[in-house]
Amino acid sequence: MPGRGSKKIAQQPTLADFKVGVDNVIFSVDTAQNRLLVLLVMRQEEPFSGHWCLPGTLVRQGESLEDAAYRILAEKIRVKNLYLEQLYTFGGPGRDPRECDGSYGVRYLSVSYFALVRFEEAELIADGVSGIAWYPLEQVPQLAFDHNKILEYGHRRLRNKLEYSPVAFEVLPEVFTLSDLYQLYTTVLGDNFADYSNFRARLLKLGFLYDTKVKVSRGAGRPASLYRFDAEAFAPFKDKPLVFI
Amino acid sequence: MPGRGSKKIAQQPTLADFKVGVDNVIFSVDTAQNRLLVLLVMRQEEPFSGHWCLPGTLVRQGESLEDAAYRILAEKIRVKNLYLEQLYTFGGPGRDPRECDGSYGVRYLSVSYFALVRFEEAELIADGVSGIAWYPLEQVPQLAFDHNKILEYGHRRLRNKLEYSPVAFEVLPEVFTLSDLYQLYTTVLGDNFADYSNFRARLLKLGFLYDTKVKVSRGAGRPASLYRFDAEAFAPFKDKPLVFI
DNA sequence: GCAAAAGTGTTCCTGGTACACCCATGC
DNA sequence: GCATGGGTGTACCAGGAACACTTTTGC
Repeated sequence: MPGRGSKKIAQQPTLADFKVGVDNVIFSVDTAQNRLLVLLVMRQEEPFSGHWCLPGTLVRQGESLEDAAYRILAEKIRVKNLYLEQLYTFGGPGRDPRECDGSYGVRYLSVSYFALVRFEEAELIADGVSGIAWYPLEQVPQLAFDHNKILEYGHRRLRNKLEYSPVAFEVLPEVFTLSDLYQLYTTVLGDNFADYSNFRARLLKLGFLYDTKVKVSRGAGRPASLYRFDAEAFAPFKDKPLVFI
Repeated sequence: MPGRGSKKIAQQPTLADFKVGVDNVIFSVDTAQNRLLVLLVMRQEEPFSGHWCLPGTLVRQGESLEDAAYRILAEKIRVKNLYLEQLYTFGGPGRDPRECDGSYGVRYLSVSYFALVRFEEAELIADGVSGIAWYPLEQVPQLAFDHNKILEYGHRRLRNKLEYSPVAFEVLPEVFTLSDLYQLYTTVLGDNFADYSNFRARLLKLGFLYDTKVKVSRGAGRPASLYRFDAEAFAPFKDKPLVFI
């Protein structure tokens, strides 16, 4: 950080001034239909007015990045449970058209966050004006800014996290069948992994899935047991390499 | 981004103005002494003048984040080979003392990058004024700003990456013995994993380590073969789950 | 010769894979 | 009854863990 407040003003390269935005990639899963969903909102202002985009906001004075991420989330949906982590920071010049017009030289930088919510518990807040909707991942349209890129990055993160951490239980309902769990993995990762019975056996042996003994019947077939993720029983596995495949 | 350029000026929350810094966590390994090293520089300006810190810079107009990361790196060391990836963005208010004094309301945000270089090939650029040095990780002092936190984050990333990706070959010399490789893993991860002979057998079976047949003798004991990482032979494993433990 | 470090091989056993098969429901 | 989906068990095999052993150097 050369020469801030110093006297040699000769050929100082000019620093860029930034506005910092936070954009959230919010995933959920519709267990009933086995669809991976992402939350999109319709932009009301220029640029890209009328285009869908990831829910985002600019960071306010005194607000931390994470606070900003929680704020947009709270503005858009009401949730009981929430998983949130920082994703990536996109900041090349020219990623936002506002950089050219109006305020000279201001750069727009986006710190993206990755969130998982439970579909059943997430209640979308429609303010009457702005559109907001869950989009199945394969049906996501062209988004504003570089949001398709951000979304893709988030999707990759989700796939990676599924394999080695218990994020699945953040998107599944409180109680779920082992089929639900297996379906979730196949819808997100494809079905190039262990078959259902092996998947089942492995997960149960680990011992952090609690069988509530409650049965649910969905159409034909034998009723399935509802299971609950037992965070306490999982604790020993925390930070240890663990493969869910 | 509510009401930019609109007419209702009433109670708009004020957006924060940011300067964006890039800080690099640059790791290397001294194979001879089996030490994990991190590059530190001595700050010459306030705040924290006279303190060690991670090499960093503020982003200039027209410069991408990654460009800035490469720029500081190039200012500090000359390298032939380089691995670089974004680490994390630290941006809470109050992380930089400059936020209070002088320019009102400006926030300082740090996008950190993670870099690996080869110790033998890395030539430190001493400009006569500023201190610059490789620090063994256990001897790192109190750093300026929140750089200890950033460093710790980078260290965690390094440990994770070692387990499932071939980053080891970015810090090892072009040719290395299998002991060197094993030592690297133990110095970074501890020795809670497979013993040398199993490690060795597993790695060799994968087939992307090319035996140059050249032998080196280091003191007593049988001379070791020098191996070379064969990126082509590794390609099929790219993006596949692969454990190096 | 002996110690030290590199390199090879062997045995044991866990844990993944691929199935076959039984169970409980709707119709 | 039969189709459907849930749940259990078994037989096989790859690959990891532990460890003994051989080879080649320095001294």
